[in-house]
Amino acid sequence: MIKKGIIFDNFITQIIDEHNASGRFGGRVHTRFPPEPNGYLHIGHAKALVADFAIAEQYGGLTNLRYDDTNPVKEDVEFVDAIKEDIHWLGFDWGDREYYASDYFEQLYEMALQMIRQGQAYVDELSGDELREHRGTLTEPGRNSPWRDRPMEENLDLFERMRAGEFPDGSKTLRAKIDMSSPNINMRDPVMYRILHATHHRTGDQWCIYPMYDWAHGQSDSIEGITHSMCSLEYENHRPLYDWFIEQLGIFHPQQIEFARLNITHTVMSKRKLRLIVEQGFVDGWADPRMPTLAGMRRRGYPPEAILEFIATVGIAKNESFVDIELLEHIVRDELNLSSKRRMAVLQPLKLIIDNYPEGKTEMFDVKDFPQDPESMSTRPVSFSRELWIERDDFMEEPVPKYHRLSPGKEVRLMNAYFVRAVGLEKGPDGELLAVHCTYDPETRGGNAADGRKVKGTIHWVDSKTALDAEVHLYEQLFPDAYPEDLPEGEVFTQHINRDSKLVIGNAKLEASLADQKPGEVYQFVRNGYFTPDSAIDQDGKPTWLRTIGLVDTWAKMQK
RNA sequence: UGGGGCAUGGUGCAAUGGCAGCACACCGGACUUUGAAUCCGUGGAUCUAGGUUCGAAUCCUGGUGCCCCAGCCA
Repeated sequence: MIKKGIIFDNFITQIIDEHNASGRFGGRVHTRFPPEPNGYLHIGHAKALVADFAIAEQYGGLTNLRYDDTNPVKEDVEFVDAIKEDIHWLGFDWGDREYYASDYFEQLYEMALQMIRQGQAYVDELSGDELREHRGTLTEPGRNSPWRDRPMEENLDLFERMRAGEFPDGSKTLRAKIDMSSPNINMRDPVMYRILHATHHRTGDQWCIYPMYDWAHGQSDSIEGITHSMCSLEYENHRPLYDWFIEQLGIFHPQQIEFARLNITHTVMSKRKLRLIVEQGFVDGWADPRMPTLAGMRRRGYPPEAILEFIATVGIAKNESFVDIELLEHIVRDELNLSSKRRMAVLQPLKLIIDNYPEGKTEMFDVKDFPQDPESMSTRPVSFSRELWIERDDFMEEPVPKYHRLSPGKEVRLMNAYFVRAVGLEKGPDGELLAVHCTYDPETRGGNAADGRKVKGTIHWVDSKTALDAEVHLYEQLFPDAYPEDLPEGEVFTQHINRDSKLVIGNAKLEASLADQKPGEVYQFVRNGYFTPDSAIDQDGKPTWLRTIGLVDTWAKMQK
């Protein structure tokens, strides 16, 4: 299933190697990928996903899919399904090991009972504000709750009645009895259960108490026999608690390992913010091509191999870093450059009329699909006649220095066809350019001159007789103007959304062979970048295309 | 200012006491039926101050900078 074997050699594999050497887990490697089903997976999740699946695979181990669904008010089945699709798209599979933290609610409840019996958990009646106030600050220790030393029997009774639904939301919590003066705030009697009369997407109304992350995660790992539980750096402070619960319970003890999450320039990695964008209608859902979600990238035609390669290139370490999005785009282009078929497509059409080419004549050229690959024999027929479309910026009436394309009196090659020389212009009443007239040299058929003369420029074209009209969407990823991490949430954040990110080109001309494009396939439009057909059809019945990614434009750079 | 982490070219990642290397970006050149790609090449880094050592990015000590933690979120 996995398309590319990535071999990791990093601090995580070193830890695993040490475990294997010491025999701590009997040579077993079993990881889990634990998303919360409260949104779509984005490129940032791909790092954790690859770390969990690829590293386990590297050791011949297994990876479970486990939904961390302990907060019913934020979660939904829509996301459960979308997450599965994205994992499969990247080429990973969890077999029959699809689990949910909610599967363990009963076991976790029993474990909580055990903690109470061991005198290590108590029912607290402090309000939210009081609890915060008792917790202390970063520099001052907390104070014990007045309910902390309740008798064990009373705790048992109260906790059972919490489950039975006798108390309103927020009125009571179950807390671990650890140390209110710990320098690690997570150890200051953390909440294990809160009362929440909410309908859960899987357990319905069966429960009205829900476990907190810290109480659920480690035990879920333990129940599943997870050996290496990878998570992001912010959980380092939680590891002592993760270990403490498991030690007190006396159950199988997995190893939590933390690494830095992925940051990419010009890319929002906050699920909260992405949700805001979706909910406020700035985009067309989570799979909108402007979104940094895996679904959005898939729709744009990013190959999954490129994402895997990107994660492997970026590496997994504890350094917090900002990766330049140029690297991702480079890898996408690199992958697509080999796999995508070349096509000629004109985005901004300008009529080119060949004065000395017979009216009514059409000839066919067999054009290579992979001109870079000498082995490939794959071709498609392309028609050529007297009137063609060329790119508007492939002609300049008054050329600037070093302009190699068409200009009055100058000869260029029509790609795969003939040399032509511009001989005249057709202009409208306001002086706007309507068409360019040229003459062709019949001795240059196929694009090479019999006399060996060379031309500096080669331009692409589309036969006007057979051209397809298409609508082309040049989506840009959102927020190119700011690092979203710097922007606070809400109003200020949404003001920075790039509203021009959905440029539509309505009258593009495509070569006829693109009529039978395959959905999901990416084509390289000569000099315009990579494009993929979108499933949407516009009102005129014209096919629509999305730009996957642009080409590096050295000409634009020269102009600067 | 309590606790936990992290510091290597512009960016990201290696080097685990022995010549600081790779990729992207940048710059220069060659080639080209995509001004793309490809190929060749240049420049540029160990946060800081001491110490140990024949030898330190690596070990020790002090300092500095950045990130995380005070949800009944995960």
